[in-house]
Amino acid sequence: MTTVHTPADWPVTEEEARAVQDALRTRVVLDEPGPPPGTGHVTGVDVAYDDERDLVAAAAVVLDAARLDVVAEATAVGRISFPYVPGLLAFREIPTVLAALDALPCAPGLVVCDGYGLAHPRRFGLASHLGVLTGLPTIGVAKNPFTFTHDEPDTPRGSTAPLLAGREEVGRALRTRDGVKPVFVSVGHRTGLDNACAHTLALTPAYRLPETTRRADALCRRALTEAAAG
DNA sequence: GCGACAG
DNA sequence: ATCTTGTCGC
Repeated sequence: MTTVHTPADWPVTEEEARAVQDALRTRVVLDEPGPPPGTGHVTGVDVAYDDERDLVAAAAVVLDAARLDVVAEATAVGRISFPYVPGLLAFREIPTVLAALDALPCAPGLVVCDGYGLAHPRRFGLASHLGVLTGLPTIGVAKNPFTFTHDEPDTPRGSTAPLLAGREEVGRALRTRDGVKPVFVSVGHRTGLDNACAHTLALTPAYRLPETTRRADALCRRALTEAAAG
């Protein structure tokens, strides 16, 4: 497990953070299909917080995309770098997530984030931000529709409905289990929406949330508990 | 102006 | 995100 320190030039105010998003958003690549599902590595990242102790723990878990078993994992802990502000989640999560990714012994392949990419007030959510900073293909799989609207997808797993910001499709509501609340998929960086949904389905053979997310969630919670204790 | 709002 | 046990159901 590695320890991180927030960069000296990290934004302090919401205005500064929004300015960073506006500067980096031009670097998002949307015209690549991304890696094909079921091949190579797929990596889940997630973060857990202890606001009382000013602690944050991140985990990165690399899965074999075909077998969905764990190939490698890494964690990082640090101090909280930004408060939670809707639309600015990346500034709270990214320093620690980057450290966890850096600590991996192998290439991550596609990175699956807990949250949004393109589906964002300025079209630059966590997954897009992480993609631009690392150059890696990324997607976002969120548990809630945020500020966006959507029709109910049909009952069977695999059904989708556009996730809309007004009339613009910024992602997709994707049902990963028959009759269960959908997840909300959006493109991060260097990956197409169809492919992002295909990956999400490949990662959900048994549960609503991707195996990547489930593994990373369990690991970062464990890391946070250990950091708070020792 | 007020409320809602990824994690 | 986080506070939190059991419980109903496939």
